[in-house]
Order: sequence, then C-alpha cells, then structure tokens
Amino acid sequence: MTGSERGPRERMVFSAAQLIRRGGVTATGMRDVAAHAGAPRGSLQYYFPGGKEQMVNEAVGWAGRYAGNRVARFLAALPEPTPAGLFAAMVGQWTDEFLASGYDAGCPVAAATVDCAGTSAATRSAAAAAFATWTGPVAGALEEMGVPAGRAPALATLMISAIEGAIVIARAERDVRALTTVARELGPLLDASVVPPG
Amino acid sequence: MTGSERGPRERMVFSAAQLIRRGGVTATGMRDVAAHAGAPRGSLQYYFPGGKEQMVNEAVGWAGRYAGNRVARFLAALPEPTPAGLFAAMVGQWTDEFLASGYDAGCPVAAATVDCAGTSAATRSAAAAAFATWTGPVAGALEEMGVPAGRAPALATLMISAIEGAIVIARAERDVRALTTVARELGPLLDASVVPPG
DNA sequence: ATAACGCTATGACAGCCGTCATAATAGACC
DNA sequence: GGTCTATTATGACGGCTGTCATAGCGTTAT
Repeated sequence: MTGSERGPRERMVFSAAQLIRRGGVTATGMRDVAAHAGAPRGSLQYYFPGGKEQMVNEAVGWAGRYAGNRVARFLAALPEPTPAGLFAAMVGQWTDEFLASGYDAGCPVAAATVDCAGTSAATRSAAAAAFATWTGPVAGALEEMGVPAGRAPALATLMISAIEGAIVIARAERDVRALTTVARELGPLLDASVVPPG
Repeated sequence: MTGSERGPRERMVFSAAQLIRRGGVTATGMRDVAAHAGAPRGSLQYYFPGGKEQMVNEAVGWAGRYAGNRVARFLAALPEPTPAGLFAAMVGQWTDEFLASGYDAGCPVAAATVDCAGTSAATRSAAAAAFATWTGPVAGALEEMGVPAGRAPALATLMISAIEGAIVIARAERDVRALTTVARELGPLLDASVVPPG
C-alpha cells in the first residue's frame, strides 16, 4: 500500500486518496496533494486538466480497485474459505490498521460520497462505481463458497454496509469495538447462507 | 423535523446539522448557517463564542438526540414490537426521505466523523457521544423485546453500522437498494435473537 | 434619565482555495 | 542546429474562509 516507485501521476492519485481518507475532499487541497506525493505543483494542471474533480474521481476509482483486488488476496490466504472467514479478514484489515496507525484515516470512497454526493454528479458516480468494483468480487467469492447466486450480491452489500458503518463508529470512538462486533454478529449469518452442493 | 418556531440559536444549530448533512463540515461556512437559519450574521460570535467547532459539536449532539428520540416513536408506532420491525422502521425513515427529497443529505454524525475525526478531538468525541445516545435506546428496545441483555448492545451496534453504511452506498448509487437489502437480510437474524420469556 | 444588558451590524484581517496564463526547461528525433 | 514534445515553474487572479474588533441598537431596570 506504499504506492512508491510509480510515476508522479500515479503517486498523486494515491496521495489524493490518502489525504481524502483523512480530512475529507473539501479539506484536501491540490497543493497538499502535490506536496504529499513529492510532485511539482506545475504538474497538477498538466496531469489533471479536469481540475480537482478529476483528481478526486481518479482517487475514488483507485480506492475501489484496491478494495476489489484485496478480496482475492483475502480468499487465497484463508486456510479454508468460508463467508465468515472472508468477512473477518476484511474487517481485520481495518482493525489492524486502526490499532497500528491510529484512527485518523477512514475509507476514501465513503469520504468522497459524504462530501460530494450532493454537489458533483461525476464524483457521486465514481463512488457508486467504486462500490460496485468492491461488491462484485465479494459476491463472486460468496458464490464460489456455496452461497446461492440470488443471495450473494445482497449479502455482499450487507457486508460492505456493515463495514463502512463500523469504520465510521470506530473512528468516532477510537475503538475497534464496532468492527469486531459486526464481524462476530454477522459471521454466523453469512456461513448459514451456504447451501451444500448436490 | 422542521425546526421552525424556535429561538435563533436553536435554528442555527439545526441549520448547521442540515448543511453538514449535505456538503460535509468543511464545505459548510458559518455565514451559510446564519443565512440558512434566517439569523443575523452578528449572532454567530455571540451564540457560538467557541467558533465553528462549537457549532459543529452542538449540531452533532442535536443529531444524536434526534436519532435517539426517534427510537421510542418507532417503537410506539409498531403494532407488535419486534427487532426486525424496529429495524425496518429505522431503515424506512431513510428510504422515505431519499425517495421523497432526493439523495443529497446523509447523516450529519457520519459527515462530522469523516471530516473531523483526525483534526478535532472535541468533534470526534461529540460524534462518539451522538452514536452512544443513538445506540442506547436501540439496545434498550431490543432488550425489552426479549433480546438477552448481553447481546442487545452488540446487535444495536450492528444495526446502526449497517444503516450508516447503507446510507452512504444509497447516496452514491442514488438508489435505496442498499438500505432495503440490509433490512431484508438482517431482519431474520434480529428476530432470531429473541429469547422467549420463562 | 441613566445605566445595564442582550443582541445585532459592520468592516476588516490574514490565509487558503482552485484555476488560469504564460514562460521556461529538458530531452528526443530528424 | 533546429524543432517538437513532454514536463515543470511561477505568479497572479477573484473568491471564500473563520475570526476578531468595535460600534450600534432596543429594551429593561433602577
């Protein structure tokens, strides 16, 4: 997740996501992004002729792709794949980060939605797309574990909703309690939705 | 929820919550709040000597109290109180508002957390308190319905986490799908946690 | 009448914001 | 060398921000 050793453009997109995660979209200045990425200020209007909105949208897209890709890795790391195990891994990524690095950073997609849903149609759409590229792999994984195809997308949405909400509560409380709670309470429900093959 | 017919101070707190709901904390200017409340600009530094932070914190507190009070009303309106019924009512409040008034406004507590958790300890604390004054009545209601006392707070946290997350997704998608989904998928789990008396 | 008090009015301050215009640099290719 | 392209540098613009200082009004109380 270090995002170093890439081109200055990619570094800026990554830095934008990182700063949006912390203070929200409005509090994130373009000059701050360039500085955080170690990129020259003059590159801003060169790489992002669409202005701040373009930069924010790309950061949101990056975050969505990042979350989607993580699903496959979580799956591969599980000794035996179960829905509850996948959910615990997704939650664990957040509890680990909170406990290790503090509660200053949340989900950039949620931050962009909260700050821009009412003002920028493009950013709102980018956020919806990001949620879709996150929910898709989760639903696919559930299906592979034996969850009926008609149920998997709904459960994936439930999982991500619970995580997003628990992230917010955890940041407010400075405690991972909400995250561990949703993992514990939701796990049995998820595993119970698996239909044995045959 | 109209907040009219109150003193100018209360109107400003209410207006602050209303504007924060839409654009986030950083995008909400104090002059905007006064204008939205129909209050004179000169009253800002008189009623809120603690500056913007004080105003935001009071708006967050107001929102928490509002959400907490709604729980008792939902309960009273239910023909026969069940956990799934309460949850459906809580979700229904949001789906109704989204369908009637559009997707421009979310939860002010979540917005304040996303925007200020890393920068203002007081606001972060106010958000945590708001979540507590919301979760408390929900847990109490569950308990009265027969949910074991040891389980009720956890389920209340799960309910609110799922709602908060679904609100964000719904706003991004401009669709109540996420909200109706969590209500449908979580309802049976909640009702199943009721232990018959005896 | 005079004083006190609750509230409002107004203007200014420094600072940051996104955006634009324009010039300068550096390297590659012919 | 000349030319073209890719990238960067720099400065300025208008506008908005939260905050402060200070004066003003209108009512009430003494």
